[in-house]
Amino acid sequence: MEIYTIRDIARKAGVGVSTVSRVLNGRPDVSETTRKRVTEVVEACGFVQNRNARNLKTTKPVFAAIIVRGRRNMFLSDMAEEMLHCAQGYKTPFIVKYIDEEDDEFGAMRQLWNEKRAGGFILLGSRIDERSEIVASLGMPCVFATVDAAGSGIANASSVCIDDRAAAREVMDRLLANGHTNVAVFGGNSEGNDVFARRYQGAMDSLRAHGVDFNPEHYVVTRFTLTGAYESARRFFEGHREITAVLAMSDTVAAGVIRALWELGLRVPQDVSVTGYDGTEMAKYFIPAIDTVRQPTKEIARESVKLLCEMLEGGERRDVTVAYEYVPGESVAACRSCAREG
Amino acid sequence: MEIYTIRDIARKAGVGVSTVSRVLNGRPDVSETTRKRVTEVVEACGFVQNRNARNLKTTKPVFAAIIVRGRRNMFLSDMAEEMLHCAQGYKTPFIVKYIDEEDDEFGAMRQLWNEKRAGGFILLGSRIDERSEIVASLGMPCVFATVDAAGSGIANASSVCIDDRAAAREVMDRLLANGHTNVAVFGGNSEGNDVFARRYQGAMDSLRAHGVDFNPEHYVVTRFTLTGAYESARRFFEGHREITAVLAMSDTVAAGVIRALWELGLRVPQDVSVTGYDGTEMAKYFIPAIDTVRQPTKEIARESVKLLCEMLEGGERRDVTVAYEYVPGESVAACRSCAREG
DNA sequence: TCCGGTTATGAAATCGTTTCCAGTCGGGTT
DNA sequence: AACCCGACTGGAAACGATTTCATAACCGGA
Repeated sequence: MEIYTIRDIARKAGVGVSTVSRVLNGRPDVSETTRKRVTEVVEACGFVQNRNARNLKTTKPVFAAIIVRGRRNMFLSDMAEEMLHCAQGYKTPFIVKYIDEEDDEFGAMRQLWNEKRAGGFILLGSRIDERSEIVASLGMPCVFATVDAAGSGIANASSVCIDDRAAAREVMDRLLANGHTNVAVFGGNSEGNDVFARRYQGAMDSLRAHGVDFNPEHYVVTRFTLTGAYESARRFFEGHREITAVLAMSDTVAAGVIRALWELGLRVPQDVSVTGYDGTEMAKYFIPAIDTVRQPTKEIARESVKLLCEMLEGGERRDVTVAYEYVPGESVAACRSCAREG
Repeated sequence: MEIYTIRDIARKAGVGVSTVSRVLNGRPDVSETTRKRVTEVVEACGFVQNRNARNLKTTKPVFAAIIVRGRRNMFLSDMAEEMLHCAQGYKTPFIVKYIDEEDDEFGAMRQLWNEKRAGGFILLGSRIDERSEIVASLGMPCVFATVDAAGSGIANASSVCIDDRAAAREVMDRLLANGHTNVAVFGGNSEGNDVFARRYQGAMDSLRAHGVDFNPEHYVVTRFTLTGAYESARRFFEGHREITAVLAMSDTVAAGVIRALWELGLRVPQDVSVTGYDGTEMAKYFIPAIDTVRQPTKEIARESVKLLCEMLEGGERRDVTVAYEYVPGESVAACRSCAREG
């Protein structure tokens, strides 16, 4: 395949390069005849601009980037999609940047800044830990979505999230109300992950309020994939048949756990109750449908975009809490064995 | 945040720009002391290269791109991951480019070519239709993964896939062997999509061979999401209670269908049998586990990469067929009502 | 006829890198 | 002492676009 530059096009069309550039960018100050001639040549050659050169030269005024950590996470990529949609209502252009789970958002932010002059960021799938001070040092407006930045002390970061602690507490309350006192919690490593930590605390709040003890051994750290959850659950339940309910920190994990229980001959919800988290499609269509906490995607997206645009115009940081919703499914039932006992 | 260029770094370190460049790119011909001094300044400033400028200048020799159409499709993104892994064994560097379902791969290919000199492509989630002649016109080595390019006449395109027609036929054979004669097929729009068309033909082959009629009304076109499949199924089964088995063209679709049936009071597999396609995690962990056709991800990935590298070195186009595998699940059982009849 | 004011156009500078090329500086050979 | 060679280094020319600025052409009005 031939490789054309704007100069080739200019030569073929018998005009100057600047004219071609003007045509390509839809500038008004080109005569109709010239425009047509250039357009024809461009089409004929299948010419496309070299983005590298373009971006190098055009230091765009300011725009915002949504950084999604983990492209396989449906919950996050749906959210990003929604944000893009909301962003249409603002004059600031938004773009989405997917990065891998392993690599860090700060490099990506820096990159986006000096390649394209990104002036603000929405962080999805991020967490707040010691490394977050980098966000502060960058000094650019940021919004943490689904993460609470209220106590972080980062001056340039807003956040929007549900009250994870209260949500987890409500979930546990419901399990307790169903008579479950032997509950296992399946989550991620909560050290250095404020989100998991908050949910854990919520669950503990509930247990404490009801005077129920929690054996730390019943907190299971798992990968957030079906296979990971399944394997963790198989291993865990080998030696923990006393458990009658599982609070999982994502719908995917809940699904994996349910399958594992099923294979062990334990029915959900008859023998064991299981709850999920996030409110994904998966929870709705799994059999049994999974009781879950819906994080209002649309609202979080809308608020995140709004908050970032506010800050870009000089507004102060703010933390917004949106309402979560407990979505009943078919995976929680009264505890039989407990009833017998009691 | 300050914005640094390589020139700033050079000035601060008291060296020339070319030296900084050499350090940044790990060239050997820099004295250790200089290297250290430059590195220090770079770290201190948090300097990152401007990729635009870099790519603009460095016309890399040749490398290959994997174009994935649809970033939400787990099956495809897993495959891409696997390809990247296989590619490490070759000297050609590979990169992955995700594009949206709506937009076309040809623009992306052109873009990648003249921005980065991509010399070859693997197309994932593509299909072969009239627009594919663009692939031919580009004239660069391409590999269609999970799509058969054998009869396409595109001189520069190899392909690797399972025998979709035979696979679909086997699935239908198994359903028939279980006594199901009233089968519905849930798939995508097969006009202009060779993959769906091939699977459809396979299913028809089987029916024909067994002398079973197929009512074209029983081919249901659906979106390939849980919600889409669920809704299609709800709608379809309102008026089609005679159906005792569903052949779905993806695991996701199968899951949505199973849920819909369940809500209509039809048990899988007792009342209706359902089969999926692809062999994803989902199929394995759904309840009931879904009978499916496993497309050997690793092998397809490995062959695709191999084929592309072959072509890059001047080899001829080839079409490779890899073995599929029918993975039994828990979603197919003998047809009760049919048994009663027969 | 001359002039101010559009309108359309091209030449040239610029963006931040890489890389070629030429040059400096020691130190070992003749 | 003259020479060469190797290891380092810096200057400057690209890369392919955009954008500023200057110029040419044209038009209507005085």
